[in-house]
Amino acid sequence: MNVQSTRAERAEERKVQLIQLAMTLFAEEGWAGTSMRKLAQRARVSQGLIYHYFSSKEELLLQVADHYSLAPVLGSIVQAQEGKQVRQGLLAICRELYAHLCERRDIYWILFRETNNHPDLCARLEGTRCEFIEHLKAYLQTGIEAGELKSHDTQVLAECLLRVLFLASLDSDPPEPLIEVFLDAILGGLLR
Amino acid sequence: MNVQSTRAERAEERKVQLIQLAMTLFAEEGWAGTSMRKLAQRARVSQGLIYHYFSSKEELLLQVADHYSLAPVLGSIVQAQEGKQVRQGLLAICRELYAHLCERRDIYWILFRETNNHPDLCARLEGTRCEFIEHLKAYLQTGIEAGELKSHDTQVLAECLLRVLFLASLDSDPPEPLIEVFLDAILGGLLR
Amino acid sequence: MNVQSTRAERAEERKVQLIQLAMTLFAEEGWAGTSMRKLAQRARVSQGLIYHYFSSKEELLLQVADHYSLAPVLGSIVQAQEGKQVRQGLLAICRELYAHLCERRDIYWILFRETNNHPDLCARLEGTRCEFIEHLKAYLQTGIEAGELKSHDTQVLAECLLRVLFLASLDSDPPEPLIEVFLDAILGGLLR
Amino acid sequence: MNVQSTRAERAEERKVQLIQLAMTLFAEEGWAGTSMRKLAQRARVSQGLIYHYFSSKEELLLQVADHYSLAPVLGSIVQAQEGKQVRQGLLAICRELYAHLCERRDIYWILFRETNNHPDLCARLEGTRCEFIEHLKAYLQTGIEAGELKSHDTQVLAECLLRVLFLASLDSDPPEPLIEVFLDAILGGLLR
DNA sequence: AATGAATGAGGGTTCATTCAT
DNA sequence: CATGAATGAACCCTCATTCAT
Repeated sequence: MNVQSTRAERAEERKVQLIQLAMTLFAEEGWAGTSMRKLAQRARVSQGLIYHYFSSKEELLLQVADHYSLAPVLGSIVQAQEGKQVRQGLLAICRELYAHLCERRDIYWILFRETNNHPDLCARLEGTRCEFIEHLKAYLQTGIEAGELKSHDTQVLAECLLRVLFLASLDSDPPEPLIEVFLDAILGGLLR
Repeated sequence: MNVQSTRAERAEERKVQLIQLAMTLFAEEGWAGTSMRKLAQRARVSQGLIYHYFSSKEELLLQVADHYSLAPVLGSIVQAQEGKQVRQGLLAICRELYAHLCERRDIYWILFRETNNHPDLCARLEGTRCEFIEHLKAYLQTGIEAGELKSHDTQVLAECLLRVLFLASLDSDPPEPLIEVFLDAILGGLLR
Repeated sequence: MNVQSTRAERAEERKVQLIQLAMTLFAEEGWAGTSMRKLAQRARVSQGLIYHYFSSKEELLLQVADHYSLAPVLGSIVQAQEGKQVRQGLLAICRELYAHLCERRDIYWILFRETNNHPDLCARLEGTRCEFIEHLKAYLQTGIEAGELKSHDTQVLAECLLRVLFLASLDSDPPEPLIEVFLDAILGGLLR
Repeated sequence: MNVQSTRAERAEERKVQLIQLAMTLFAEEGWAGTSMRKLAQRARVSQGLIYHYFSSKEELLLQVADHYSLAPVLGSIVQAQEGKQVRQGLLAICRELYAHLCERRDIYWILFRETNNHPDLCARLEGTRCEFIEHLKAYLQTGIEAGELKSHDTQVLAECLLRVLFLASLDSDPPEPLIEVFLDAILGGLLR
C-alpha cells in the first residue's frame, strides 16, 4: 500500500475541490456573479490553473452539474418501492426525492436558473428529469394495474408531483408537512 | 381639453416604452445579459437619459416587475368565483391564473431567477404571492364550510396549486390538459 | 466665429490623436505587441474610452490604415506626369512614390506584416495597389503608343517597379541612388 | 554497424520533427499566434519536453530559421552559372532562386515579418542576404569585364533583382512569366 | 430634457515558462 | 528523458455609472 498520494491523485483531488468550491460560490452569487478570479482566490490557486482543469467557465458549470447530478440515484429511489402498497410507496418516493432535492437545494436552484442560457446544461437536466418521470409513470401504472389506483393520465400526474416537490424544495424554509398533506389530497381526494 | 400632450405626459410615455423594451431585452438575454448601452441603442436614446428615468439598473428591474405585476388581478380572479360550485370555481381560477402566467412567461421567468440577487424584488414578488395564497386559502375555506370539501390544510394545498401552475407555465411548451387532469386528481382522489 | 471648440470637435481631435499614437506604437512593437492598455496609458486615457472610438483592436488597425492610406495621392502622382517625356515622367513618378513610401515607412511595414492575419486590411491595401498598378500600366501604354517605349508586358513591369520601390522603402536606411540606377537599367538596358 | 539508434540520434530526430512541426504551425498562425501548448499537443509531447530542446520560444524561432536557411545553396546557385553567357546565367540564377523562395514561401514570409521584433533573427537573415548579394555582384562584374554587360552599379542592381524576386515569391499566386519579362526588360532595355 | 464622452473596475481567457516528480 | 501541474502577468474587451455640455 502506498500511503503517499501520487501527483495524479492530488490533481484529481484538487479538481474535485474546485468543483465543490465553485458550487458554493455559484450558490452564493450565481454563475454570472461568480468570477473566475474570485474562485481562484478562494481556492488559493492561480487563475490559470483553473483553466488547466476546466476549459471554460461554462465547462465548469457543466462539471458542477454532473458532479451533483441526481441521475444515479433516481432510478433506485423508485425501484426500491416496488411491491409495496401504493400509498406507502409514493410517500417513500416523495420523501426520499424531496430529501435529496433539499440537500442540494442551492446547487439545483442555480442550475435551474442557468437552464435558459446554457443549452447543454438544459439538455442534461432535462434528460435526468425525463428518466425519473418514466420511472414514476411506471410505478403509477403498476398501481393502476394492481387495482390500487383509479385509471388516470400518469404522465401529467408524475410531472405535477415532481413540480411540486422540486419547487417546494427551492424554498429556503421548506414546509415540513407538505408531502403528507399533498399526497393525501391527491390520493384521498378532496371531494366528499 | 388640451390636444397637445404635456411634457409630463410625454415623459411618462417614454418611461413606459423603456420599461416595455427592457422587458423584451431581459426576456431575451436575462437581466445581467442586458447592458444599459444595448437598451439605449434599441430605444434610440442616449445612455444618460435612461438614468433620468431610472436611478440604476436595479431600479429598472424593479419597475419592470411592478409594471408587469399580477398583484392587481390576482384578487379579482378569486373573488369572481365566489358563490359558484367549488369544482367549477377552482377550475376557473386555475385556468385564468395559468393563462396570465403563460402570457408573460418570459418576464416572470427572469424575475423569478433574479429573486436571489435582489432582495427588494424578492420581497415584492413574495408579497403578491402571499396575497394570492391568502385569497385561495379563503376560497378553499368557504368550500370546507359549505360542506363541499373535506377539511384539510388549506395553506399547504394552496401553495401546491400555485407551485404546479407556476412551474408548468415556465415550460416553453406547456401541456394542455394539465389543469383538468391535475385538479381532477386532487378533487376526486386517486384511490378507489 | 466660434473660437471655442465644441465637444464634438474635441472628440474628433481625440480620435485622430489616438490613431496617430496607435501608429507610433504599432511601428515600435507591432500590432500584436501593442496592448490596448499601453495605448490608453500613453494617451492618458482610460481603456474604455478607446472602445468608445474603435469597436475593437482590429478596427483600430483598419482606421490607422485608412488614415495613412496613399490611395488619394496615387492617382495624381501618375497623372501629373502625362505629356512629359517617358524617362522624365517615370523618374518623377518613382521618386514621388518612393518619397511617400519612405515618409510612412513605419506604418506601411506594420500594415504589410499584418496583411496575412487581417483579410479586411489585405483587401483594402490590395485595392489601392491595384489602382496604382492600373495607372502605371496606362502610363507605360501611352509611352508605347507614342513610340518612346518598346512594346512589352506592362502589367509585369508595373508590378516589378512597385515591388522594388516598396521593398526598398522598407529598408531602414534606403540607398539613395537606387531609383536612377534601377530606372536607367530598365530603360537603357544592360546589354551592349 | 549499430542497427539500434542511439539516444543522441533519437533526440536529434525528435528535435528535427519539432522544428518541422513548428514551421508548419508558424506558417499557419504566425509566430505569436502559435502557442507552445499547441505545438506540444500536435507533437504529442509534453510542454516541458520542448524546453529540453529549445531554451525559449524565441530560440525555437531561430532554429527554425537556421533549419530552413537558404544560405548553403545560395552560393552554389550562382557559381553553377559561371562561364555561361550572362543572359542564360542570370535567367538560371533567377529561376532557381525564385523556385527556392516559392517552395518555402510560408516560412520565409513569417521569418521576414518577425525580423523587426527579433534582432538575432534579423542579423542572420541579413547575413545570408548580403552573402548572396556579394555572389550576384561578382557575377555581374564578370559579365562587365567580359564585355557582355554595360558598366553599372552592380550593388544596386543586385539588390533590385533580389527584391523583385523575393517580394514576388511572397504572392500567394505568383505570376508565371515574371522572371523572363523582367529580365528581358532589364537586359534589353525598353527605350528604342 | 437630453447628449455621449469619459471613467475605472472588473470580466473571461491565454500564455511562456518553471519545477517537483 | 519526460511529464503536466502550477504560476502570474498580461491579454482584449464590457460594463454601470457620471457629468460637462
